[in-house]
Amino acid sequence: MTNMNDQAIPNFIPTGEATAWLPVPGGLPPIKVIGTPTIRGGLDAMCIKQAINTRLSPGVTEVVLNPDAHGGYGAPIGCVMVSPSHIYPGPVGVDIKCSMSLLQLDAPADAVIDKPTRRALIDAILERTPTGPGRGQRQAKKGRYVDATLGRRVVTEGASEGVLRELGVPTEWALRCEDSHHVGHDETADALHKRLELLTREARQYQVFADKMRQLGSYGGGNHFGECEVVQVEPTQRERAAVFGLRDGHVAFLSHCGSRGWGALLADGQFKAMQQKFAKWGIPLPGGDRHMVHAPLGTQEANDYLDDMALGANFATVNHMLINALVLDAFQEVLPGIKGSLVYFISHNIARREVVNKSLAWVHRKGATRAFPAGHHALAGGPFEKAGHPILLPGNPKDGSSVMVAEEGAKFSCYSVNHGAGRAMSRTAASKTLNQREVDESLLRADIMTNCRQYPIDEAPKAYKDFNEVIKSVTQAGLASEVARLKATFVIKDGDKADD
DNA sequence: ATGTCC
Repeated sequence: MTNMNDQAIPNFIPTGEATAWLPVPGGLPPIKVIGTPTIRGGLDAMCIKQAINTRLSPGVTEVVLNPDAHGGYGAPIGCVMVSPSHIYPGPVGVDIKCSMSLLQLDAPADAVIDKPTRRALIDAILERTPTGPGRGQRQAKKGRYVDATLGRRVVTEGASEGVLRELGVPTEWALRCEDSHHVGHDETADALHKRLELLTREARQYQVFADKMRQLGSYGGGNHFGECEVVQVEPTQRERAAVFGLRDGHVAFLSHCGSRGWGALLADGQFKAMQQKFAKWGIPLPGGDRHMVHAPLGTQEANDYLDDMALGANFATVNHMLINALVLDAFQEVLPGIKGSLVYFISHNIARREVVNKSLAWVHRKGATRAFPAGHHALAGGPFEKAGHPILLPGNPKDGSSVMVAEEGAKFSCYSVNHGAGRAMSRTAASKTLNQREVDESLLRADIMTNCRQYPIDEAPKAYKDFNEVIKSVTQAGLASEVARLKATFVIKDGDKADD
């Protein structure tokens, strides 16, 4: 941890109610900061230091710091980094294509209000979707088996019609994905087949791959979760809510998960490979930070990273699609006849090639969400062309989570918003400061049930920033508007397993 | 984030 006292207070230059510049040395354009004065004042020293280092790194043309930003590895979590010439693994994040999904169910809130029903749903979901590091189909009594043969298709095709059919996932859900599939560096799936072939050439490596594939349809640990919600549509946003398929006063299910062990393996492999090259060639690391390795586009190193990122992203996409199918299956077991439809699936840890200031660049979003408003060229021909696409932001079980939609002002932040509340305390600080009983009792008082006998203390609502202040920042900055608030009725988290 | 360090 960086000592707060040895850092200069950052000299933000306010440009609006919730926007500011953060100047950087060397005459480069400043970092764009989204956040009310309260949010800006709460940004930790490591976050500021990493944001400046990111801005000063080779080939970087823009950095946006979102209100949920905090220190991470290399680049802050909660930042956007744009480069037309380079690709950076650090500013994508370790959990490649960590994402949010929202499943709308056609039952009114009353259907899941009584405790026995909620408990039955928690059990039914856990029988199908295990949680935690290393967990996968071996722990699922009613999961779906994914072998290495299907796994190959999952990571090279993503949520293709064939893969979704094979897994029993409604094929129309692919239209509700930010990117239903990812291709390799040369825009083909063939590049991914070749890369996977190389990565799994040895028997031992192939076994590791097969093992990771068995995690498909499972939640991770840490901040990953599944949460049953009641939808509260903003009265002024009924039209957009209808386009999204949101139903006021009805039950929905919000999920946060990523590419699991497979994505971590790929990201880790890329860090190591690039770090070795930097050492071998004596290239200086930006700010001496080994998580800020990078490669110029067109090089073998950049191509390999882009292929690995796509292989990880495809797993993450199908993982979420399968989780939603399994969750729907669980709901149907407990509440026969209930129907569900995917509202949206959107990532907050990925690099995408997008038009920024009229030219193509790689937009790295690390704990940041794409935010294309109505009429954005990339939405043409899709279901969200005229409304803008849904933005899914997890807050906390007590204050709720949010469905937002981008406004024209999002151009300022390279068409991006935050990815949630953002941590206010480190995990260790949370464990030291917060009281376990208080955390559990506050959830109980709010009538929020969980699968954990003890809620993971480092995931307590108080370990996160004030979600309402974060949403206020986004709204006041003119980036997006809230369409609906989601209020938790039960939460599934990794921790304190009764079956261990 | 990750069976959590080479």
